[in-house]
Amino acid sequence: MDRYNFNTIEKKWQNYWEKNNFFKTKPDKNKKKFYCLEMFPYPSGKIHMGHVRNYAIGDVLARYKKLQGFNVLHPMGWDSFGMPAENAAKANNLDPKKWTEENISVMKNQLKKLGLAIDWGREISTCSKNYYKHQQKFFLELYDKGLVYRKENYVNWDPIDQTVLANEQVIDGKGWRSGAIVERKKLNQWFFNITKFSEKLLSGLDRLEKWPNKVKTMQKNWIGKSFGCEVNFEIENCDEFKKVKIFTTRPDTLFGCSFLALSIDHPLSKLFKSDPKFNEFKNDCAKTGTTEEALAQAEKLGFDTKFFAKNPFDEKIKVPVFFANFVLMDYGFGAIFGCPGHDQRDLDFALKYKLKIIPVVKPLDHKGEFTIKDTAYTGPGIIYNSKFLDNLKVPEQSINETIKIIEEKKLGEKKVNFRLKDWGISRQRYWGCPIPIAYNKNNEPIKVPEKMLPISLPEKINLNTKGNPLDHQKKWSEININGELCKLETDTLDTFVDSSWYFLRFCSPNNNDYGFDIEDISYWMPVDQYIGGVEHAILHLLYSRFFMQALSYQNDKFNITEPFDGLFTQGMVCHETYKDTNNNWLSPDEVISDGKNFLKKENNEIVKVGPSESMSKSKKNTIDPEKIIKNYGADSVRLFIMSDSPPEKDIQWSDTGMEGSYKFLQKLWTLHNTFLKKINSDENKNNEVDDNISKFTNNLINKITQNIENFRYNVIIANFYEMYNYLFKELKKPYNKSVLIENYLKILILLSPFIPHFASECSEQLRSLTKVKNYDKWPKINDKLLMDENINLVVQINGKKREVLKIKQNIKEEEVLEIISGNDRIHNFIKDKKIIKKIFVPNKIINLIVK
RNA sequence: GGGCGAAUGGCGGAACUGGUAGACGCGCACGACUCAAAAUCGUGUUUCGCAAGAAGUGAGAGUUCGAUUCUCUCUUCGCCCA
Repeated sequence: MDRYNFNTIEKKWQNYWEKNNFFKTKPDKNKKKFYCLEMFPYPSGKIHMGHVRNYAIGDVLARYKKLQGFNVLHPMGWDSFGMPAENAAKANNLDPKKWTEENISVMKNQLKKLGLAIDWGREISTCSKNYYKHQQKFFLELYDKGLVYRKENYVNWDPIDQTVLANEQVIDGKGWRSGAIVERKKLNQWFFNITKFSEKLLSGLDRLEKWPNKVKTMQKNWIGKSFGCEVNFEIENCDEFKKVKIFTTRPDTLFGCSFLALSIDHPLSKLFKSDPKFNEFKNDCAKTGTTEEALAQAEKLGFDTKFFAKNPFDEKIKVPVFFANFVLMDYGFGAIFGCPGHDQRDLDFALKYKLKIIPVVKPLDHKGEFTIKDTAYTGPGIIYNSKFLDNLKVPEQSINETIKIIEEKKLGEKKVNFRLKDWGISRQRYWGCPIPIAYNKNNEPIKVPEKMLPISLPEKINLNTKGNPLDHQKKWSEININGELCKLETDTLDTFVDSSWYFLRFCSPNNNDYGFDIEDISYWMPVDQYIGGVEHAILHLLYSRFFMQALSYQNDKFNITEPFDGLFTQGMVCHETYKDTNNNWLSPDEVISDGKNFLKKENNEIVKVGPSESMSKSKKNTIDPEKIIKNYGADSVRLFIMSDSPPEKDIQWSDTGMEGSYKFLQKLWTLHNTFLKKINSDENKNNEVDDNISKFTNNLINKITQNIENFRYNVIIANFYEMYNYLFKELKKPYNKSVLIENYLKILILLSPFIPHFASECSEQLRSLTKVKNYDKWPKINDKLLMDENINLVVQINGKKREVLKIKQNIKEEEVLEIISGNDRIHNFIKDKKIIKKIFVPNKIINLIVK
């Protein structure tokens, strides 16, 4: 008996699927559709284990749904714009397009070796004109709807590289490449008006029943709806600005107010335009980053305006007005009131500028005087020191009651505020989708007419420029619109825009006129199951939801508001980290174990073993999928990556585990050959044991169906091991031939979503031997066979298990008691004792309480 | 600091709505085959105990005939936000 040769068999089936267009899909109104989508990869060079896990999980589902008779759409494409290409091209003097296309071809080959059930006919790439020309149309469509605008906003500016940095590229306040201290700089940027849909994006989450709660909470927090109110403060000694409007979520602490803090961009700042000290202060503020975290950690800085504001509740109380670095124009009205007693940030500020600290909330059980020293009190309690607000309970009464009073006195009104900010989509980068906007002589933005689209990226240009390479493409940027010479926008679109609608494009990849065909998407959309890493929980998944809102806005024909009906977030693939004595990272290939320690292969030096972390190139703790596929085959990798951990949790890469999966496949092969032999030799008589295997198979179908539906793939692999253990023994008994064949075919179908090449091969061999017709339906469960006549009934004495009775189903309590009375073991526990109580759960348990 | 989640043998992990804790795998031990090793196969493997039995799902309480599962408090870890 030969060993299972994965090399030839996997190649054979991959060719077969490709030649027969096995996974090609068309809309078919007579069939129920299932749209299965995994996040498309960035073509960085080679696939990594994270991809293997992601696509293996999706592939199981796609194949399973296909077997269940669904019309399955399972496409693949490339998120191919983005900085890595530009950086790699810069470093090695290459063309980003060529670099990207080569990577795509390598990775496509690698993905094909995994044997994924993908309709490659729908392949898309976001950096191709074919894709981004539609994106430019969408941009203009959104522009016409008033959902795109341009404004000055703060960015992280790297003064050496002359470029904008994303928040993630700012490490400890410095640029990740240049090491320069990052500045806060105002730049004209394009924005999508995502905040227009804040409420809809928030309430829509409630209807996403097949999304993990974790992701929904994260989005909820990100959108950050807060109830509060706006309050008007009168300024005493300022003629130009008599009133300042502030937003607060804690109006109940208004009597604790000891200052107002304004953003440096507040309209009032105009009064200080030519004040050198104010401009100096502004420069200091620019050194703080733009993230909320950076602002929270930065030292609190203030600039005294010498103005005084009157407390709206009591005009006799006057507080100083400051500009402060921790107030942003984006939040509320760019102005807040400071209550040092009950907000740590305000307290830090007050201590620095020696402002009053007036506590107005004290804990309920607090007796005597309540003082605040260096920690603000933010807990529940009761209002005091606050005249007519005194004795209100914090927070359940105080906030709402105070808002009522404020509204009655016409000092302000209740207001809902969102934390979500508009989406800045401008990137000062070459390798992205050009924005279809040009500027005329007066520097006014003008839409590029649709018939002039696409605005193509210039190719083979010099990338080693300061700032955005497109700024240096004079010829390219000149465009004649309606007889007027204009200059193209040189910023490109954030790559998150590319991935916000790609799932629509998969439905109509070849439509030349528009990004999608409304008939196609009304059949295929929404995506029934989306699978990806949890790291996109907010950005990508929120932006995609926004895009659907934006497209359906003012458009009755487009009525998809949620792109992803079901969402599954898979865990990461982890591996131990290794360092040599000089603290250099070592890859697993450079390290060998002697059983106790890990040694460097080169020189047998002892290696420091670090914790297991998500695989990353920088820590060198990666395993190359290509090598693994070469050594063990695709089915084995798929098996392993699904066996060791639940898909939503992180998985530890383990060489022994990988080997184990490979060995299991070999065992299954042996079992397969035993089957064939048995089918050749056994008689066709009916046997008493025939029912055994049918019951077993039926039970297995039941378990695996339920486990697939719930993504418990690791348990399914365990079910397969159990199946092996059972069949290995069972096959030693005589069986009716046709019963064996019938059951084995079903089992092979169960295996096929997980190890498709292996199962297809076995199935083909079995069919050619038995002349059974093609069998490609997910097997149905026979309820009659599901229940066993005999069940285990647990006997407990005082809640402790004492005996397990193997008895017939549905036996009544009296009969069970009779059986028990004859059981010596149980008798030992109840003799000399009285039975006080009996709990009987049919077919499960009987519990006797004795004294 | 806030939110969410997790904690089960040497390890990864099972246990449907409260009803046999430790499925399945890895590792380990012993045995078979072998001159030997690898591979393969068999047996065992929560802890204590010769056994009967007892204890046991991060710690402590509670509800219950019965809790890995429900409630409260705490500890540790992870993720997200600050």
